[in-house]
Amino acid sequence: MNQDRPYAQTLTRLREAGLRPTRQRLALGRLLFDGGDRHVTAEALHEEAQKAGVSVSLATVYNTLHQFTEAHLLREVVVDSARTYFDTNINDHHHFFMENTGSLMDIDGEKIAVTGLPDAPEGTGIARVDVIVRLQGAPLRQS
Amino acid sequence: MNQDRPYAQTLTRLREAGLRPTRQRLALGRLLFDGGDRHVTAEALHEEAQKAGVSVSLATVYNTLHQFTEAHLLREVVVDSARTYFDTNINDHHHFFMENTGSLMDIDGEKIAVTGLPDAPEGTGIARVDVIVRLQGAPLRQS
DNA sequence: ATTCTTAGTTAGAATAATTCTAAAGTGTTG
DNA sequence: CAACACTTTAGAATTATTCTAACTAAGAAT
Repeated sequence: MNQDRPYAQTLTRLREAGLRPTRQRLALGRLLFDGGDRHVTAEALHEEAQKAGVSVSLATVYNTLHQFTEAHLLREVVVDSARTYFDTNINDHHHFFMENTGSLMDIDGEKIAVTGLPDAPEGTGIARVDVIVRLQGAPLRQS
Repeated sequence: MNQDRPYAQTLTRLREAGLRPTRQRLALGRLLFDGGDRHVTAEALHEEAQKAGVSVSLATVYNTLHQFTEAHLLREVVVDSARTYFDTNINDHHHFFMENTGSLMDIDGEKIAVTGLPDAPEGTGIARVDVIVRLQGAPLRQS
């Protein structure tokens, strides 16, 4: 879906989001969106950028992740009170969370159904329903 | 279910959990377990204790909340990456989360059904399934 | 009851993730 | 290419939480 045209994809996304395509944003966008779905923390993405030879400050990584989230290019996943994860999969889906390794795996939203939800309290509306399946035990490997 | 015998309830719970019934733990236990189900943060419980004239350090509040959680007298709820909530309701249930006010409301676990969950990855087991319904808009009032 | 032992409490320092600030840099527009 | 608004950045600041090391209190033993 987005393996061809390395930069063009990200560039277009940024334009559409009204974000200037700066060196930093393009590089982070590439790391995030090239290849399959990913779950990253700011710290991890920062390291990854460094290793890829892209010089970006941690503050910029945070800024960018939040801007991308506002622009709906990313989604924030709250599973761990210690760190914040950002997910490149913005489709309807849920998560497995490996409590021991701190890693996430997507669960297709089509597969899961949540039934019996009460109505949202008066004056409020449902913004999103998150299902988190917390796992224990030694897993294999994944993003 | 636990409105009578102010201290006895908590005292018994502590004993069963192998925790010495200290002044601090009794007081916090009373604040937590007398009355209906509650959702508290360490900071909030600390303030509440102060106001109730109980002198407890914030460190002790943290310690106690974690010990109670280990003893299954409380449950930790992860909904917000900024703060950690503890829930006095340890039955099977889920949550509405008011994003604007940061407050939680229980959803009875009997009402909700999550179907279509894939098997847990090899070598792992499901520890828990959390459903969080994120709400937007001005709510009324609740714990 | 008094002493001993061990668990519990505490103030304050330490940590860690994240945000802020103010200054310097860079896209974009005319 | 000049002007300006938007970005980036280093480093300080903030915030929730944990740690440390000394003090205190509970329960057991005497």
